[in-house]
Amino acid sequence: MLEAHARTGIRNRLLNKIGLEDWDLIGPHLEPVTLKERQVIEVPTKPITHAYFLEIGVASVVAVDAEDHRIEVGVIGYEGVTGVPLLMGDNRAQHSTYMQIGGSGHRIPQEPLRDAIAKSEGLRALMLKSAQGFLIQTAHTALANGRAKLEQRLARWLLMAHDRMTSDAVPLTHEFLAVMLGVRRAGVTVAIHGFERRGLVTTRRGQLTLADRGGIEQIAGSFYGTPEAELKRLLGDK
Amino acid sequence: MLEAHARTGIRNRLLNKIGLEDWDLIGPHLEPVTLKERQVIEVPTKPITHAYFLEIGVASVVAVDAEDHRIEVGVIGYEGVTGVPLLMGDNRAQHSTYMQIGGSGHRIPQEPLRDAIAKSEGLRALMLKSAQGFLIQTAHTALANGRAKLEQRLARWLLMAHDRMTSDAVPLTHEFLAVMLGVRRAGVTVAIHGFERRGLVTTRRGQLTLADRGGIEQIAGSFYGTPEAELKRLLGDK
DNA sequence: CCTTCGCCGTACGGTTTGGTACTAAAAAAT
DNA sequence: ATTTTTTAGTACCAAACCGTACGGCGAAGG
Repeated sequence: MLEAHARTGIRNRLLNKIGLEDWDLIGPHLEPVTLKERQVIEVPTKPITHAYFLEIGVASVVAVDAEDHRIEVGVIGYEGVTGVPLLMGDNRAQHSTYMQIGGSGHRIPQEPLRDAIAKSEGLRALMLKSAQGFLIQTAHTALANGRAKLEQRLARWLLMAHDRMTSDAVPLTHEFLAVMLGVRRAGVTVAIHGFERRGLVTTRRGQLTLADRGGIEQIAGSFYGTPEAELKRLLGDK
Repeated sequence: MLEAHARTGIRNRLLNKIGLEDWDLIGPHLEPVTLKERQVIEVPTKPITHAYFLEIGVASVVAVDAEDHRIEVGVIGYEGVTGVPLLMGDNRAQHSTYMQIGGSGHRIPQEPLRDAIAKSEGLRALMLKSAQGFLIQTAHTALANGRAKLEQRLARWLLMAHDRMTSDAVPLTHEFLAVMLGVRRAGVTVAIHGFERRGLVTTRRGQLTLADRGGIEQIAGSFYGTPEAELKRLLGDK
C-alpha cells in the first residue's frame, strides 16, 4: 500500500494487461480521475492532452461534420481507453468525446503515453489491438446506422452500454439517446415505450433499467455482438 | 532498369512516402499485380495473406454480420493499402474486401510487412497514419449512413471513388452501388436519374460519368470532405 | 408551497425509403 | 441471328421516420 503505483484495484482491462516489464513506462504517469456525466474529454480539431483509461462509466465518441451533423461512432468503457488517435501516432482529436455515464478512471498525458508505445513493442501491440477493436466497433456502427431500424439500434446501444456498466440502470434522458443514435427524441420515446410494454426495460424520468437483457439481445439480433466477440479474441478471454 | 526493385513509376502514395532507409524492408517483397473488377482481396474471418498497395482502381471494404446484412465501411485506392488490420498487429480479416473498380498495384505478403513495421519506427508511423485515415473515413461513413439522405450518400460515394480514379467514368451497375450504400437498387436508379436530369452525370448501361463534380459536391455537402482533408494532414500534401 | 424548467407522452402530416414486381432495353451467349 | 441474361426504368403500397408542436407531469429551486 506504500507502493506509489500499485496495480491493486485496477479494473481497466488494458492497464491490467500491461506486462510488469512495461508498467514503469505507464504507471508513474497515471493520475486517478473522477469523471462526471457530460464531462468533455476531447474536442474536435483540438489536441488530445490525455488518454483516459476508464474504470467506471461510459464515454461516447461522436463524429461531427462542418454542418453540425453528429452521431455516435463508438463507446468506450473499462475495456478500453480514450484517445485512440494517440495510439496511432496522431494527437489531434477528430471527434467529440465525453462521458455519457459518469464514472472514474486513470488518465495519462499524451506525451509519456506515446513515448511508452514507441519504446515497448509489447505495450504497442496491446494498444493497437485495442484500437483495432475500436475500429471494428465503428465499422459495425456504420453497418447498424445504414441497415438497422431504430429499435434495433436502440437495443444495440443499450447492450453496449450495459456491457460497460455495473448496474442495470442507464441514467440517460431520451434526448441524449436520440443524439447518440442520430434520430428524433420522440422516436426514442416511442421505441422505449415499446420495450417497456414487452417487459424488456422499466423506466423512470431520466433513467431506464434493463429488465430482460436476453429479450433486448433478440431485438438487436446480429447488429450486436461481433465487435464484442472480436475484442475478446484480440485481448484474450477473461 | 536493371534494378530489381526500382521505385520509378510507383503511384501509390504510401509506397512513395517510404524513406530510402526503409525501402529494403518493403521493396524486395513487392509483387506487381493486376486487379480485376470483383476480385476478392479479403474474406471475413479468414487470414489476410497479403496487403495490396493499389496504384489504379478502387477497393471496397464491406462489413458483414451474421445475418448477412452488409454495407461498405470504406474505400481504398492509390492513397492507401488494404489489410488495415495487419498494420494494427492483427492478421484476421473482419470485412469483405474486393475490387470495385479494376486496376493494379503491388502486393506484399503479410509476414514481411509485419516484420518491417515492427523493425522500422518510421515505416510504422507511416502505416499507422494511413490506418488512422481509414478509421476517420469509417467514422464518417457511420455519420453519413445515419444522417444523410440517399442522394447525399450517393454523391459522397461518387466523389470518393472519383478521387481515386484517373477517369470520370465509373463502371458500375446500380445494383453494386446499392449494395455499397445499403439501399434498394431501385432507389439508386431514381437518384441517378435525378443527377442526370440536373446535368451532374451522364449514364450508360453499367457506367456513370461525372459531368459536374462541383454540383455533386454541393449535394454531398459536408458529408464529403473531412476524411479527405484529414488524410492530407496526416500524410502531408503533395 | 408554489413556480419554473426539463423531460416525456403523444399526435399529425409529410417525406423518404423499403419491398416487390413487372417490363423494356441492352448486352452477351449460343 | 436468335435466345438468354443482365441491367435499368417505373410503379405501387406500406412502413419507418422526420419535423414540429403542444400539453402534462415530475423534479428542482425559490
